[in-house]
Amino acid sequence: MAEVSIGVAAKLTGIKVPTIRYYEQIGLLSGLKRTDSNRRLYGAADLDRLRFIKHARELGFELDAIRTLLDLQVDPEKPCSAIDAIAREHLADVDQRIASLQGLKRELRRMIESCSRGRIADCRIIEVLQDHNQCRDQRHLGARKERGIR
Amino acid sequence: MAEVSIGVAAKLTGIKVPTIRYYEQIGLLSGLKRTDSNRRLYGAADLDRLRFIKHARELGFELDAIRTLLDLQVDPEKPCSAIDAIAREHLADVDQRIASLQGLKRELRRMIESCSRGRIADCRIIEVLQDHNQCRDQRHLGARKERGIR
DNA sequence: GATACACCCTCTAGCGACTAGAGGATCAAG
DNA sequence: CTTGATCCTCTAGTCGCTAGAGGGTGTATC
Repeated sequence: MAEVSIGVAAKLTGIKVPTIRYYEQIGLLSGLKRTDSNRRLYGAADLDRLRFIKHARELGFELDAIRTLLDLQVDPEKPCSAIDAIAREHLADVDQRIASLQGLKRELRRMIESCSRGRIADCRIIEVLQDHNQCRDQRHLGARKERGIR
Repeated sequence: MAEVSIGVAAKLTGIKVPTIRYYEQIGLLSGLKRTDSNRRLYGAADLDRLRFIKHARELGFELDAIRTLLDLQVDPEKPCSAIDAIAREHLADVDQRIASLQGLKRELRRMIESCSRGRIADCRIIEVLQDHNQCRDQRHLGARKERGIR
């Protein structure tokens, strides 16, 4: 049996059924077969593609980058510099995010540690949140958007 | 002049005009005055509230948590343990995210470093993405959702 | 008084990467 | 022949905004 249903594909790849359908909808999968009763069929190549997507998502690549990575693979004779560039860019992004989260963490810890657990009126956490000037490390302004990593 | 327009409020707080309107829409601001011609007016207390929201967002608190923090402040005589708990929970969350991003970073670096920059057919980056078993650190499976931090 | 232009209003839709649910068809087992 | 699992499509919701349409208002200048 070369081809499997979407439910089996989900079990084999670890991607949820609706997510697989979503990937198809946005064009990450194409040319899928269907049964006579219109059910999707996944062959070995489709499963490989799904596993590739899943692993890249786990490593934090955005679907758009993954789409590019998949497209680049159609011609294996070309140099892989474009792939390298995407990965490096992503690494730089991850680095940035770690740095800004660490800034945040320092500030949060300082804030929590200075709280004497009394009345809200005296709460240092509220005070700090009210007044940015109480932050020793003003850099947390530079915190950046994070998303898409499960 | 005790009250200012939304544009001035935006300049004073550093929050964009549509974002301020959005905060009002989701109920973070209430009881705002309006001019005869229906324009919003922001008093000192409103500006303070906006600054509180902004700073909490910069520190990565979600709007829902901020709503709770704002609600808790209406009774300053109560103990601040609930506030403390929200902050600690958030800190734990930030910690988790840092850890999983660091796992990702290790894996990405290893992947990039092993690429010999030849043909796509030989690209180690693609290979690693195709096969999770090539990851030394299997923990990147535990990567978690990140979002909402500018 | 007309005009220009900045600012304001409401309402709707879009982003990314899914997730949830309605309402219905089909399949395999008992 | 019925039950229950699985499948289909379609729509809408999540979060925290952002962008745009289409219009009203406020102020300064001519």
